[in-house]
Amino acid sequence: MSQKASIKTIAELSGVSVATVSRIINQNGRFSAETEARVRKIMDDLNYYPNTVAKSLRQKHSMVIGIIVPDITNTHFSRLILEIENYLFQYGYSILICNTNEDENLEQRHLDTLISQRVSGILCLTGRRHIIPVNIPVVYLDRRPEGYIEKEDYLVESDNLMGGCLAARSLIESGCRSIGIVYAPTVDINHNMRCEGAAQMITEAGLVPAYIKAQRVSAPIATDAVMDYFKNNPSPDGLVCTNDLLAVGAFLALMELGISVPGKVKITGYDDSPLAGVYSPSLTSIHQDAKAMSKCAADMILKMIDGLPPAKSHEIIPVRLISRETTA
Amino acid sequence: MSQKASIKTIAELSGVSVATVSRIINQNGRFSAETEARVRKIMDDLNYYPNTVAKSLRQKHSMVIGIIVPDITNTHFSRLILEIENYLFQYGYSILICNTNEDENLEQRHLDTLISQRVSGILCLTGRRHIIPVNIPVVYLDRRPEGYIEKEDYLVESDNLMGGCLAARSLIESGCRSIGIVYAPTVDINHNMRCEGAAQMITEAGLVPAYIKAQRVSAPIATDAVMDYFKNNPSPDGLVCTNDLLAVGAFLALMELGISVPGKVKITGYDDSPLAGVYSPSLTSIHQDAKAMSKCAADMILKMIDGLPPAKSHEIIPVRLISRETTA
DNA sequence: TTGAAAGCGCTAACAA
DNA sequence: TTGTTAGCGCTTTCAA
Repeated sequence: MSQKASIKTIAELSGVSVATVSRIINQNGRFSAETEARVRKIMDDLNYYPNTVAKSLRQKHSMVIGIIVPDITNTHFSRLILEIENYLFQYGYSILICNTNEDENLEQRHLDTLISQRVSGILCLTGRRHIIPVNIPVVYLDRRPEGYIEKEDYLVESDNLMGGCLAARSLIESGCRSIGIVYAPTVDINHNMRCEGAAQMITEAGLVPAYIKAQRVSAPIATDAVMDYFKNNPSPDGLVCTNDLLAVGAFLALMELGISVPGKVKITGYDDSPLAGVYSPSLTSIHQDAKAMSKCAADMILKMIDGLPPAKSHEIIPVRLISRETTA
Repeated sequence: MSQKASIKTIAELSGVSVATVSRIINQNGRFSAETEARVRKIMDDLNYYPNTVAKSLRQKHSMVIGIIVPDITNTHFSRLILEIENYLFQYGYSILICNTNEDENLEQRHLDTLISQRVSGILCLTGRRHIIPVNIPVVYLDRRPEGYIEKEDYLVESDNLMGGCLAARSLIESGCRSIGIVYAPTVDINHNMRCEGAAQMITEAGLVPAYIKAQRVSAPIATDAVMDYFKNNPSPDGLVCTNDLLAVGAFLALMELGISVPGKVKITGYDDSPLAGVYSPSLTSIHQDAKAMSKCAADMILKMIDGLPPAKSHEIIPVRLISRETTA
């Protein structure tokens, strides 16, 4: 570690007390312009960097926010994190990243580390609820945690129900009369909501949804599932898929079967992932407002850190449909 | 903040000195089994979490590694970061993420923050070289920084030259005799290396590379550039693209022009991004070994933190070609 | 095997 | 406007 100069060094060299140097660093007033100039000069000369660790210890909070996330490699999460990081940096906060790989054990160890680090707050995107034995604010983001308690827990989520509705509605409006929902079992409960939203909308239109289940969230596995379904059932003319990967898998199946998209069958995806816009055909998808979600969660935790109650403990951020070729 | 119990509380309640508690926490020996049992019980009862901040202050390093990265949303970077985080967590290190959005100014501010936080080490993936006025180890990863000094700076990079070669060679081997290189100006110097590698290989084969320049790294813009090129020049029969996005853009252009891929023209991308495997046609691409790169960089910085010189100051990680439909 | 005590670099009363 | 000083929670010598 390194960094010879401390506030004491600076104080001695500039002939003032450490208190004065501290006041200057933090712009707390009660020092003269001349003193400031002299002290600043010394700080520059010595390449002085205030020691945040000492400051944190003294002030009892660290200006660090911990983010617990399943997998930063998933663009949905990295988009959220990017926005949070950018936004919180303006307030002087840094971001500690913890990937859990959906592993409960690892998640707990990460959590313990965050507590030991005395982070100012924790943002949890894993869908797991945590009982923190100390007074660190926690905000859940994106995934509503299992065992979530309304009013007591703090949660920002995307309107997955609405997303499912929008997707199904777009199919119905473009004339589909027989709609399948392509989904896969996953710890991500949001997929369920999307299914539910779609099913609601389909039912409201007087139609009956078909369920096409892939064993995992994976394109090739979705391909198999859809292929299988189309071979053994009357063909749907529209498919709502609970994310873009499944949608691509479905498309690949139809291509294999020689069924034209969007001619015979229309498809919607979810997430508006990077591939949606460049796929061929381009993918109609539900776009989640990562920026709004992030800002909302960040503001919430900022409030809580300041000891104030957030305006609302539960926010649901709207989504929108991006129409592209697969539903043209 | 929060956490009532300190080492002192524990000491008092268990009737030993803080020194003993500290020794127990850190398993430094010099305490009896009975004492340990008693102390541990109290720690459990009080939900005691050792304060890492105080420890860092005292020991003068923080068990935190800062990562400076252009944009975590880019899968290439998030893959690296995921691996680094997983790997370093085993050694007790946490990861502080700083996104620069390729903004030099923001990068500098992030750097200052990291220094103030007294991070144990810095991993820099932005391609910018930093003079750190304090003794914090820096390892450059992925992008060789501008002004890089061999032997003096520490660098782990991917073999982009080799990647360019492999891509071009695969085209040549599948019979292409007229190869275009699709590229775009970017701060990412790796793109240049890929071009160079491809050009070398093409030249060695006695052919002459054509250069097709997109104004930015973007699929639609690449589409325009390629469309334009094909309209005004004799058609190449192979395209090496410096990343997958450009490759997809190129493909879209050819489709528009009614030129079959891989029938008339074969295409290679770079990065083996998530879309490569699921695109239709699937994209032949160069796969970078994120895991090896990350491990190598992490080991390097771990060594440096321990005050030891890494085995080598410069590592170049091999890449491999993933053959898919666009070169079938 | 244990304890006393100094000190890491900083902030914030309190006093001047 | 400035200085003195007591800690924040921990590790680590040194002594017992």
